[in-house]
Amino acid sequence: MRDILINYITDLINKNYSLNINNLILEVPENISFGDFALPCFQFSKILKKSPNIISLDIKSIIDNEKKDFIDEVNNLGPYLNFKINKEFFFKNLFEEISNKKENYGRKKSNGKSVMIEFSSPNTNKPQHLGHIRTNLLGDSISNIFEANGYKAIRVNLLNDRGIHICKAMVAWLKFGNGEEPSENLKGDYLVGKYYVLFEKEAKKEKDEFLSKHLYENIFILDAKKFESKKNYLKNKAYAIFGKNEVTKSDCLKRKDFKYLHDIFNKVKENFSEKDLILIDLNSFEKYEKEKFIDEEVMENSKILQEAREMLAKWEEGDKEVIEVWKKLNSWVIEGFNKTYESLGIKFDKYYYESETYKLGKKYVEEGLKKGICYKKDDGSVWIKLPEKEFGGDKLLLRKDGTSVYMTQDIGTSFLKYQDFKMDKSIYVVGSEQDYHFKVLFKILELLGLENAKECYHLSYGMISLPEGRMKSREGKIVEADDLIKEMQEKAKEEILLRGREFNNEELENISKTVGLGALKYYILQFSPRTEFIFDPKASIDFNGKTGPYLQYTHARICTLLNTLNIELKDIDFKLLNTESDYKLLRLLEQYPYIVEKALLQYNTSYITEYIYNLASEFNSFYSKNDNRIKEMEYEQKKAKLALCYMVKIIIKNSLSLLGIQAPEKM
RNA sequence: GCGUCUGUAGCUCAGUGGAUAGAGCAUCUGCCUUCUAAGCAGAGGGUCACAAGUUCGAGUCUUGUCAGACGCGCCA
Repeated sequence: MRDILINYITDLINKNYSLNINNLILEVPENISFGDFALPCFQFSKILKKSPNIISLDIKSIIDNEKKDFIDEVNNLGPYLNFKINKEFFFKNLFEEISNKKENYGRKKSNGKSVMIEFSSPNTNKPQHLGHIRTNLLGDSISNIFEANGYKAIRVNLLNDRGIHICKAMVAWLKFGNGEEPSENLKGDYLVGKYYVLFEKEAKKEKDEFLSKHLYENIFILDAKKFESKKNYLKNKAYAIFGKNEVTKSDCLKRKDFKYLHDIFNKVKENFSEKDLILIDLNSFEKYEKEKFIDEEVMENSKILQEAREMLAKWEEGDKEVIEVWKKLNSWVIEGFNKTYESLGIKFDKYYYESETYKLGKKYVEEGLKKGICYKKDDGSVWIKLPEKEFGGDKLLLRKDGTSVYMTQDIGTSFLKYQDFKMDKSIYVVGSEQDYHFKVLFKILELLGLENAKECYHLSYGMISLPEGRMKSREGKIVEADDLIKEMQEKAKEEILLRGREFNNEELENISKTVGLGALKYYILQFSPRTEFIFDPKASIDFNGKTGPYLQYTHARICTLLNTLNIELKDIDFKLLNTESDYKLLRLLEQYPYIVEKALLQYNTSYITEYIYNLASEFNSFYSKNDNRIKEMEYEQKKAKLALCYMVKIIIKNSLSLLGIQAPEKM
């Protein structure tokens, strides 16, 4: 309908004003009494050099002269020209399209383009948590939205199965595990996670011991001012070491080099008794810098951490025993992950494993060297040249021993992915803490000549925190994905039983799962990706109001209605749809394809969640009106109303499917 | 210190330079003998952090201030 009107107005304007407009803006007025569509005339005022109010009047008079029969009324209201469409035509047009296309309504034909969406990408040392749920759901939903817009979507998961994190779990499992294996009650990812936590506990113990022996309050590295004020106190301590060479915070930061701090630290150590040691100016150092420094000190002195480091080295050397344990634990975790994905209803087209890709990328760096994009420092390390202002300077790509860093491996993986699929676009669904990493990565890919580098996009999402603050896996302040899914589904079952409807056991199980999952998915996807939201367990599990179950319930209601009355929707008299709530629904239904488009342009699922809620809400209002008791209507009237219900049903189902939510027929 | 992002109702969040800034929750008032009450109808609740600027028009764009989150490592 909208297209018909846009074409009509465009032709009219181009003809009468001798223009060549092809991107006409047509809006839907907020106030329904204004009409079905609005033409904001601001868009022409610059070209025509007239005020929008006058243009609006001009166009109105032109249209009045040769008005099409599908337009009932054209009214100008200030700068807006409002159109009232012939409702019978409008309804008929829409019903034909929806009932022909059904589940394909709102889906575009293939555009021959493909897009890769990488999401989830967990570390294989612990079960997935709420943060993973967000990337899982977001990645899957964005894939669906791409598909609806005519793309071929390739869902990819890059498993971080290599590194110190998994070695930590391996050390603890070997030390304390007694060969424990996953069981019915303990999924593989939970089991490995258990040992990872055990490792952290052990490391914490060693850290505390170390810290208790070393008084970290007595040594200061100060900026000049503070140094002056504490001089007396420090006279017999650090001061002696620093002597005239005062070391300041900015010195250290400039070098971005904790090694430098450690060197000083060691110097202090050599010259003073153990008791007096220690670095730290509690005020002038940022908290994280302090922690990082202490962590490194602890690392040097912690047995169990050393063991993990040694294990990583052995893994890299290909030590048979280590590899075997690694394979075993990894396979357990991945098996556990697959169950999580299954319960979320998510599938991947391709898994990449970091253990297989972490060495890639070197050859692209070599090419960069040849092209002069990269350069080698005296110590043998390789760097890429990047503008200081925009990227904060050059970036290391190969260590002096020739090994890859995170960036290098991501470069390699990006090229590999392109070789495998030759996709037009590539989306990375990764948390916003990696904004800088991806900004740099995409620039490097461009410099190194990856074909689709300009079509790479980091879909950055905000961190989820709990009402009591940020989630911390080390402190057990965490919401596990499996637990949350299960909890939602149990709650759904309770709610169903509460209502006393008649379901057999199988139905009960299926519907609980569908509704619980629907609640979770809708809850997470209603936020814009960027938003860092606070996860409130109480609100998330509420099934009333703007929630997944409300939408599913609306769908089930319509299904019951259609099934109970069971009338063939043929030869419908659309003149009979003439109430305000009929029109309101019509307007919403018409918008659906444009919403799907908008969601893609902004990579934002909240346009979809917002839209379905509005549609369902409008329908429930329609449904509850006393004069709208469809059952009691005359046959023709009933048929027309059911046709409207049918359209709503299809669109609720289609739009929910974009979010990965199923629409049950009963609940 | 430098960089990125965020600041909208009591809480949690939507909001494409455009018409009177919205929703859910919470609070209060009504509505089930009826096609599913997981529902509907209604009320109250706002200095869109603050200040200036851009223009026909700013919650939306620019700059500054304040507050918060994240990032800035030869970790991934």
